Amino acid sequence: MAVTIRDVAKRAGVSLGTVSRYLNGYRLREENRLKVEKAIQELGFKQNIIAKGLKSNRSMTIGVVIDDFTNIFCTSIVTAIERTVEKENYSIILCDYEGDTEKLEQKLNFLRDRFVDGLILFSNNVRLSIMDEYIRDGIPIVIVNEDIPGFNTDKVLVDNAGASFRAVERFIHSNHTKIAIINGPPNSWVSQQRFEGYKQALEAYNLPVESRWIKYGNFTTVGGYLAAKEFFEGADIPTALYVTNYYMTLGAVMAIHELNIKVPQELSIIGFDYFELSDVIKPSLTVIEQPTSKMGEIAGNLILKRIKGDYTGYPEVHTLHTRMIVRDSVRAIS
Amino acid sequence: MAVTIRDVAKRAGVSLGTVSRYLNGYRLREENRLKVEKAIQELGFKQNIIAKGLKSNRSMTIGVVIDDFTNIFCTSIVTAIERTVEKENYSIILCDYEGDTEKLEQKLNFLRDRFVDGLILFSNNVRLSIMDEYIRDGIPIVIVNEDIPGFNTDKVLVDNAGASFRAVERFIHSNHTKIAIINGPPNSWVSQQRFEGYKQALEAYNLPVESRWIKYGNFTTVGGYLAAKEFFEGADIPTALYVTNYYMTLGAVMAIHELNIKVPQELSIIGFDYFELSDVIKPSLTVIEQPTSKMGEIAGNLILKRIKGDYTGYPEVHTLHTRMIVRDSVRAIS
DNA sequence: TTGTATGCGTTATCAC
DNA sequence: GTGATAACGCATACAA
Repeated sequence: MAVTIRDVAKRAGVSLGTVSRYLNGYRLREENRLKVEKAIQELGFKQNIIAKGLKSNRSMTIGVVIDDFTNIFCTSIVTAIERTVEKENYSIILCDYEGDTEKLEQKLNFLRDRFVDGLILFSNNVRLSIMDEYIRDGIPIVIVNEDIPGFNTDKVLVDNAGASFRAVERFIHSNHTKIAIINGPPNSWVSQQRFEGYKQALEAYNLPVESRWIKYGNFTTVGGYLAAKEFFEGADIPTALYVTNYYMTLGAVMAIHELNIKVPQELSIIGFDYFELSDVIKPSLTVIEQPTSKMGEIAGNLILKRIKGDYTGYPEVHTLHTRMIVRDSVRAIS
Repeated sequence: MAVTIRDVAKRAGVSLGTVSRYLNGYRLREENRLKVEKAIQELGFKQNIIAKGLKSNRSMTIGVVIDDFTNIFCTSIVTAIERTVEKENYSIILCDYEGDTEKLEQKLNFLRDRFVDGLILFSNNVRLSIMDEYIRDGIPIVIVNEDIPGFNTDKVLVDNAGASFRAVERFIHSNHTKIAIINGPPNSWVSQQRFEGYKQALEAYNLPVESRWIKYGNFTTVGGYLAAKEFFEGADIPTALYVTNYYMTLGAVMAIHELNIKVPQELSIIGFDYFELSDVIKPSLTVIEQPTSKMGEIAGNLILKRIKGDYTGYPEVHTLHTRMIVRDSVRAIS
């Protein structure tokens, strides 16, 4: 039914092997090259990537596992990964595990059954034994965003602690002392690092780290909303608020609007990754921007490099820097 | 390297064919079945899905093309699709085309080169000639959400006009006459249908359809924000606002909060798909909820059915109903 | 029921 | 350089 390399050979009057060699970039006698090209044109031949995979043990697919399809931070990176790997004709099989460790491991097995040539993993919440099976089969792994500290492989991370430090420092330079943080879940490496930066900044300026200024929003919009509400319901109110991811920032802003708190007059705020509304809402928020495109590009190129068998510099750990986009939500107090 | 069916056969002391048949659910003599199962266990054998695909002409993958990885409405459906098809051991290759028709067609070709067994398409913006190639190759197509009216295939749609009608009717029953709509791009079938319902409702109650109450937000948060701003900047202000998707609703709410407009005292509002904040923001919004899980499930089962060669009822067009979740954002005026 | 042999579309290893 | 041929891992028609 589909036209094969054999059909092309017949049409071109050469052998099957010659066509195969042509397709794989070997040199042919000029005359044959033209005949083969002509035949391919006329027959509309396309290589069968599956058959190719059978021989070469390559599926030309890369498994990408993220927490949740609906997480815009992850999917932004995935967009860049896809753009990068498709250039070399790889496609990605994207899976989410909805925060369920059980499901995550099931997906990792699933991907292995499909002979993915590489794995890009957004998670720190996985048993190393499964990863070892990948290693054993020689399938390269790149970890993105969330680190698994004990696990030795290529990683594309963000300088979370540094980002937090600079955010909090900015508040301190503006004379704030009641600096609250809405952080992600404590078992997340990212959360831990972001908290670490918060703590280090306070300590660097001899300010106390007080539990009343620390709340957890589970990296969700609802969580951020509720945490912000709690902060402003009591008598003891922070003057500065640092929110450590996009969804919680969204939720916190909703809460603040609803409570009719003036930003930055009554509250200074620094958020994270304010994708869609960046330049639109008033007052425009000062946010920490993560280089999602770059992360995806690096992760994509890294996995391609390893798939090709190039293990120079292994393990590469890229720690990318964030950028603070200064807008109008931070005010100096007296 | 990997353990093959041949290894299993040798270990079990049966022929390769016997093992193959076992794997494909044929009956074996009890004694042989046990031997084969034992061998599979001991060797940790796993079928090579790629080799299998070469024979059966099945890739066990389904191509899913959405507009944008970061669109939560689409990804919610995709989550359900994936959950459905993975039960039958299919995986999905998810592509986005970022609103670029050129890129969309490129992706469709890409997926065809990978021998996807089926295609699930979220778009109305594609040349039929490409689809015809799928048809010709016998690859089933299911269209989700956006309809391509001239194109005859299985579809999973939403009763957009009906949803709009009931939303606007609700406003009318509450004595509103200045009913504004923030709609998506006019070239989208979904937009057209949602506008149609808006129009029909007004006409049904002998109210005029006025262009001053119609704005376009391009289905984006920023678009919704800007459109809402425009509505409330002039002297001529609507008393009711209907926003036709999630992102625009988010943006509109931001604008409304920022302008300090009281809901529902000064403005009644009905939005769409208020995923994350549904029960959280105050006043809680009355929204139209689309059955994303169900859409994904139906689309997944439909494509599986067609892949199996079951073309009963073709073409099936499922038009699902939305649900209005009534909360506190609509108020009757005198 | 089972074993044998052939083929799926491609790559790779031979001689030539 | 090129052509013939044997794999890759599996499914299946056929004979037994």
